[in-house]
Amino acid sequence: MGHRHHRALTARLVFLPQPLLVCGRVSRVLPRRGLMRLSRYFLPILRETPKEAEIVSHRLMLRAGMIRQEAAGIYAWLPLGLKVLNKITDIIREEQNRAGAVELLMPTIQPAELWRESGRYDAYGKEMLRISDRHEREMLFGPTNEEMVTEIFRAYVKSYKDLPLNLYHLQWKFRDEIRPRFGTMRSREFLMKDAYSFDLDQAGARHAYNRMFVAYLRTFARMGLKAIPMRADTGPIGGDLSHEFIILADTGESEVFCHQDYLGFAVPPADTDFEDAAGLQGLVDHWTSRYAATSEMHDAAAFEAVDAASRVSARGIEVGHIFYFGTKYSAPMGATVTGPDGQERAVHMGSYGIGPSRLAAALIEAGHDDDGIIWPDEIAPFHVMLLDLKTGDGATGAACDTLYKALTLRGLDVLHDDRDERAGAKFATADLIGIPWQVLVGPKGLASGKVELKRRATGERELLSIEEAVARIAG
RNA sequence: CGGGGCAUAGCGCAGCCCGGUAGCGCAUCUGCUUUGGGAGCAGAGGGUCGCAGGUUCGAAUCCUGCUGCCCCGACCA
Repeated sequence: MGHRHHRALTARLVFLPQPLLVCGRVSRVLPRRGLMRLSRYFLPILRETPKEAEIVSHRLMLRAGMIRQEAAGIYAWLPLGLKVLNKITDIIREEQNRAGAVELLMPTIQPAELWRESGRYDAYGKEMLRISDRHEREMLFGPTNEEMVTEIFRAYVKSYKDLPLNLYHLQWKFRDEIRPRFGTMRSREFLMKDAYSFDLDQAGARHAYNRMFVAYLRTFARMGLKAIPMRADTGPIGGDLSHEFIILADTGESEVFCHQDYLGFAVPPADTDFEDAAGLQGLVDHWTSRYAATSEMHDAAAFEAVDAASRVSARGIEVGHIFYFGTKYSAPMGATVTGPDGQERAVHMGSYGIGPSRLAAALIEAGHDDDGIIWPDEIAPFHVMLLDLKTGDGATGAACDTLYKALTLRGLDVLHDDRDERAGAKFATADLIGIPWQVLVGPKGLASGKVELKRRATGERELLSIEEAVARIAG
């Protein structure tokens, strides 16, 4: 291992950006951005809808140049789509970290051996993509990571003093669905945040479960979504520790029933104490106090007991799923710790999933109109789009440059449409890709020193000076 | 995996029934005119008609097989 390698590595490190701070808008945005001129960007928008796309999110993701299908249920994420995916994972990471989970990264390819230990290698069926390497060793493309994370845990953790522990990662998974559909909503390859908790006993596991429960409430709320926890089937383990987080969307895949009150429940604040077991339990109790069920778990009689005015029956999309499964993997795989009493025992585990690639589609299902996508501010690939309505005019270009500098200095992500296109085409593009703020810079307005600020979600427009527009957007 | 459908230019489609050497709109390129809600005119480029066989003087078109993709259902984050 040479000297040479070492030196090359050092030289390269010099050019790496400073480590990003975890919090704050500016630190997240600044190091990544170059000058975003649409004429130099890669945004292959489609004017017509490809015929294979059935649901609105799939149509819009293709039209907005976010994704490209490479095979059934397998997609390339183009620049705009990737920016959205990254915004989603940024929020997920912040909330996982806040709740005390620790990030690592496990591989996509796993040895079959691990899955034989848990007994799932044969049980999983054809959904698992099985492959073999050049030595004919049986491998698989991971559909989930319980086995592997349990293997990692058992290799190092031996004492109850190291608990509780929650390890998570964001990694691509593959499930060879019989029938992938709905674009990235139900793809074969998909990104998943999966967290795994390890505790000494069931009480500890419940606290771990509650931490994730509250983290999920915050995560989805930050994305502008109303996610409602609904009791899910716990399978052979039983108990009440499994919830699906469902967002309501008219075009949702499944029918859901819940109490109106959920739509108004307060989301736990950022300074929630995740170590306070009793406090968390109170929050979870509150958020499970009303009726809420997917069609599989629906109890018509119980729903009828809710007063008629408060009954909400709607369509929903599952965006997260958490569950406790006890010693299902730790016992067969020998993931044990020694307790305070000197006894060795299998740890109690839970797992907690969110699908960011599915969320990207779900967010569009929940936010769009006839003209295109309507991104929530926290998720939008760019915060602001500058529309130079007369490129080559000089004055409009100069005004756009001024706006660009002022907005980026305030930590905002700006896309400048400097293409040599007519105004109408720029309006259509901006509406299609759903940037929350549009600044229309045209000769008419500039004549009186004004630009027009348009809010994508509401269509509201205001004539403002450049300074006023910047102030309004930066809020 | 069962049932149905599609495959012709980057995208959307026509042509196929009735075989004769490929067309329309949008997009792309050039020029001129236009310029606040996907502009107009003129011109240009771009296709092994999914793949492989077969029938025929001749196949996008008829026949056989294969592959890919989509939709409905069962399954799933």
